[in-house]
Amino acid sequence: MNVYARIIVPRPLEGTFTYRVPDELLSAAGVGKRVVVPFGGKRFVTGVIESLSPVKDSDVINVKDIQDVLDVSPMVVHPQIKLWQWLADYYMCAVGDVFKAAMPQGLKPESESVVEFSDDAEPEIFEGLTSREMELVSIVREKKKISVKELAKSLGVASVESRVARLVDAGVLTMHESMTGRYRRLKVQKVIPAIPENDHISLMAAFEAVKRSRGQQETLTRLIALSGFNNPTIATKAVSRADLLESSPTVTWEHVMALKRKGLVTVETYEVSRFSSPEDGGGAFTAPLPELSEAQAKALQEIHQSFIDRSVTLLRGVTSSGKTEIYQHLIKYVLDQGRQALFLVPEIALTTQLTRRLQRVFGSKVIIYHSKFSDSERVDIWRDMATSPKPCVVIGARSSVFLPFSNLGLVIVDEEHEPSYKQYDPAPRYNGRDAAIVLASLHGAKTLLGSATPTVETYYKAKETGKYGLVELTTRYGDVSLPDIELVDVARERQRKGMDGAFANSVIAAGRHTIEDGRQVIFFHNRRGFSPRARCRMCQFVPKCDHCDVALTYHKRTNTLECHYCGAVYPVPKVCPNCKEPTVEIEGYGTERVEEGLDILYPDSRILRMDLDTTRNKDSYSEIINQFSSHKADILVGTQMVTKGLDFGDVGLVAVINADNIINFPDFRSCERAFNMLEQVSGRAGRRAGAPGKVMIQTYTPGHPVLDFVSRHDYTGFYEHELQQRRAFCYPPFSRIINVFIKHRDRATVDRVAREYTNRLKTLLGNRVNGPIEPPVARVASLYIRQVMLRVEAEASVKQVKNILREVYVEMNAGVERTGATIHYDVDPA
DNA sequence: AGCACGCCGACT
DNA sequence: GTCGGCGTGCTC
Repeated sequence: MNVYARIIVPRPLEGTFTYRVPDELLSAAGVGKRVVVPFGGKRFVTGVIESLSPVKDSDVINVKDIQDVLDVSPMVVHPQIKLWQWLADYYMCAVGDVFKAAMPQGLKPESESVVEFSDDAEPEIFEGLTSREMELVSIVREKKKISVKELAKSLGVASVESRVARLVDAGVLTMHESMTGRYRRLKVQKVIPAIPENDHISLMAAFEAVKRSRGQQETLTRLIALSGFNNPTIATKAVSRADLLESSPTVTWEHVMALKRKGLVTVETYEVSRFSSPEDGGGAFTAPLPELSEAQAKALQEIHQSFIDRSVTLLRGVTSSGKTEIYQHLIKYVLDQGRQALFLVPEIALTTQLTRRLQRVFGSKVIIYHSKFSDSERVDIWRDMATSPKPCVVIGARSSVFLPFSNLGLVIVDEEHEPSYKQYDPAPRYNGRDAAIVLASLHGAKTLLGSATPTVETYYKAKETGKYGLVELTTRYGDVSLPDIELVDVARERQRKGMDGAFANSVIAAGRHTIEDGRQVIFFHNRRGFSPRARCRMCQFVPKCDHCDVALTYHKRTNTLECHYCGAVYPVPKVCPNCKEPTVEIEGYGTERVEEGLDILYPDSRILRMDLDTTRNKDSYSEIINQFSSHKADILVGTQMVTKGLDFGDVGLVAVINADNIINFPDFRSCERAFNMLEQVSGRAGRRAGAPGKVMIQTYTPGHPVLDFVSRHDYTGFYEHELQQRRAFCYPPFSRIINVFIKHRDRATVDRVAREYTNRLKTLLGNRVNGPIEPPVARVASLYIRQVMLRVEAEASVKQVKNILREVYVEMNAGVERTGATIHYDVDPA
């Protein structure tokens, strides 16, 4: 009797694919295990068994066999597949898209075609080859073995398949499929003395054996000291290669190998997981939990209370109210029950301060996971969690919702309002916060959303509908008072000559006073979407990508212009392509220019800059923060990054250089984002108890309601106001938004298709449909894009709307007139 | 998304 | 006349 398996494959295709489980793999197969299956043509891919069944669907005819089962125990554990399916359905993409995003590449090997030089090629064959064929053959000969993809790349052509096929036919080359296994497990070499312990004579003999080499002597001495060999009270332990080599410049690996040859030491190789070294005590708590203030303890109590009948609770805690301590108590509570916790943070905030605070308390139970980690590191973490489940707390960016949690008890989503929780470009276009809530509910776990400025949607659910519990923490820790906020009318200042470049004289003076007082200043400059670019000084021409409708971004490191949408790389043109003048210049970052201005205004002050350019390295971000918080600089100039919840030194003044480019953004969330950003950046000021800080906001529109609420630190006032707006224009939470993007390589076609598609939708969905419009970036990777926006009122069935969308899509692509246009959806755009 | 199959322009 | 461009359709 045959057994069939439904397999999720890493491709953006609807549904699963059915394969037969061959008899010899019957005992190995199981739901959640990875398999290698042949897929399309000659390729092999890694899939995951979704289900097993003795019968196959009748509509599947050409069933292939599973090639291999890769896991002894499942790598995808319940309820992960359920989460994938939920995400695929809700965000309108394929499960394969979710699978691709969820699992690190190293766990999803695929085959690639590899060509080799054939040893038994007859010499006379070469005479018949063209020069282009000879070129190809010589590359293969030189490399011995090369993938077809690589080959095409090194020849600089689009495809080599047919040429390779001819050469294989001629017997010059051979070709086969080879699995890519790029994942390498981290190996650590350790050295231990191989001398009998407590045996003086043997020890003397050992040193006698190395007396002619000072290096070997030194190496042996260091090893004995580091391993505790000469300490009778502790067991001798192996010393890692790194530690030994670091102990003295005289110690080299050659000396160690010489000692090994003499039989004085043994060298062992260990495979280690990258996230917990064996020495860190196996998860012993290293510090007690922080004591809670009265207000914090009360909030914690209320959260526990709220969790009794609500699975999601919002903790609105004003800046500096001490949310982290509460989080720590909740995590401890869950770990003590032997369950796991997930601590979700926005990508940008994944930094030292928070991580260190958790590590101090939870030691090696803390696991860090985000996209800046190498794939091998992610593979290690995944493997470990899937194969040896244990209580732990994962701190991670949105993709950590995909980790194989076995027994999740709590999810914390910090800074719940952050737009970076939403993934925009490759599918799945999911919101990490909402995925986390679903993940928690699949585990029967609780979710705590934390923010000083919750999104209108979240606060509405907590306050109005009672769907979420609500706990508010309004006392600032240690009674730090809120900063005073002053709006500076830039238009008026300009009129009466009160501006010096980008800065108002009053701001400059306030900065000077603050520094003279021995306190620090932050200049916040939002440069929303503006990257450094090239521009012609003569004709103002800005180089654009050949394939996308965007200006190219300048990269200092490589001195190239790159397209952030398709990845194309161009040299910086010597002469302007438009006017042929040699006057192409690089326009710096906004913050760079601001910094230059500040250099002149504050010549005696130490200035630090924090933006994308200065935080490119892994550690530079925390370095800048450390320098600033230890008062090694007086002024910090930065973008959004400076707004994140970090405790910066002693900031007496925060100056917002231009609030208008935050507020004036053509999108229904712009006011909310502006309020959140300004409120957060204000929170950086006045951290010293008893010395209130000051915030100065430069703006052309001082009468704007958002600024009024910001200056009064009035979140609830802002919320009420914004809710009215949302209600009036039927925006979330009174509706849900689905953006539809239509792409085609031909401009006229995309316009036609988008119009027809929109008309069709309008007959079915009426005035819920808006568009089509040209999105801000109207062409990417040689594809023209049009956008249709849907607003589905809260009472209507989103499910039904999605079904209609899918049907219209099928209609559109199945009709006599195949358009060839592709469509993707963005559900709940950020 | 890949990738293989199949029909049209430019070099021999 | 072939080589190699890329448009089109399929993947259990």
